[in-house]
Amino acid sequence: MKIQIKHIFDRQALLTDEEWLLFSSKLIERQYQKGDLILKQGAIENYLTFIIQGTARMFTFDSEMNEYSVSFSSENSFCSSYSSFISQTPSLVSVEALEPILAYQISYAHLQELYSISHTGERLGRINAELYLAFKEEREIMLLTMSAKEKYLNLIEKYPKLLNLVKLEHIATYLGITPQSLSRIRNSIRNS
Amino acid sequence: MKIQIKHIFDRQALLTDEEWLLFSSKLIERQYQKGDLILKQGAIENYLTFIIQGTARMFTFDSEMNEYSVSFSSENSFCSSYSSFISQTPSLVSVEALEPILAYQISYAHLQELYSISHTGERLGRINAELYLAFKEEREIMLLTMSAKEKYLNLIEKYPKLLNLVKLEHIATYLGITPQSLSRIRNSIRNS
DNA sequence: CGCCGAGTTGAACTGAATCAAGAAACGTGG
DNA sequence: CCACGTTTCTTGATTCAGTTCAACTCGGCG
Repeated sequence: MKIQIKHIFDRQALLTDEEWLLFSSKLIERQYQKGDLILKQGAIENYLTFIIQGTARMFTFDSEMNEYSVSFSSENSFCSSYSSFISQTPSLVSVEALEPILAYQISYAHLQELYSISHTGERLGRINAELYLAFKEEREIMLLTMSAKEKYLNLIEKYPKLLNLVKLEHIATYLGITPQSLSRIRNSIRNS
Repeated sequence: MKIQIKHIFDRQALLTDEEWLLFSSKLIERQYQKGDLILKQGAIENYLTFIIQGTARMFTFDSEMNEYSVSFSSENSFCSSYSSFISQTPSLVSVEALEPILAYQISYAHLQELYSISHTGERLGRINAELYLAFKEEREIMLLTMSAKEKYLNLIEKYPKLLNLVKLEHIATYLGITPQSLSRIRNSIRNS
């Protein structure tokens, strides 16, 4: 199963066999059940978690304890609180399993070790941070400039599969609106 | 002046003299006047720009051509469209000089060269991408979960100096609200 | 069947936008 | 150093997108 991770990396930068063995020897297999809390807001993220199968959701709360979805992860992507992990400070988000999850994790210390030893490992770290950053920048502009309807249309255009993965309630709070508003928006799209 | 950049890097990872010379030999000095457009939305960002002195603003537009501020940069920070630079795709934002700017730039090709040659260079790239990412993640949560007033209070608490650097109009659109709303919010804070 | 969670719909409310007009602050030239 | 125009900020009245609260529908499942 670890080979799945190697396939992803191979497209970004080629680790030597030695480097890969070092890295993969540090990977810990982990399973989560639906509803499991993978990381609790306020805790420090000690693992980078790569999902082989299943779906996870990151979420947080506003000052009145309303819940907001921050991001979703499924097969072949990471589901850690990246900013907590890299800065080793308390996480702003919680992470939960929406379905049973099979994943591999590497600890902060082990990853730093890889970064120190391997130029290519460092490069993979850089590339993945950059990719995630570009994604966040796009989301920032969406949140900043779009109306509720525009945000929804933009989302289903870019990530049509998301609708099958998560509840509408989660889609709504991911867009920063209430489930009721999303329902009305979907209704208005049907009648047009 | 380039030494200012070295001081920043030195806190993150130590380049050898050789590596630093290679890097610094690629730096181009640039000056901009107040109002200059440093990068136009839709263009591909070919330079990573480090500001020695002055202030820049990134901005974009919604579907009705209302302008929104995306970020601000001043001394000792970067003012490029990072996501356009790293992916070499059209920028979602424009960048303008709010004051006269003195800066150093390195081109995409030269930076990739440094990344290839130098493990430490690669590390600096990773660390800076990570720092920027953590910043964007915080902003994402602010935009997602806070009311106009909360966003403003949060901003002036975290970046009190920003009020002296940029116009209130820019603060407002950075928070995703109108200048009129910001004015009312500031008024309501005064009377409380 | 009957319950339960997810989604929808309705009516009233509200935070922020819009449109429009003033007041301050700012800079430039006489 | 003041007068004038321009830009920035504020204030008021109105409108509107999206929230809130509450009730209802639908589909799955014990």
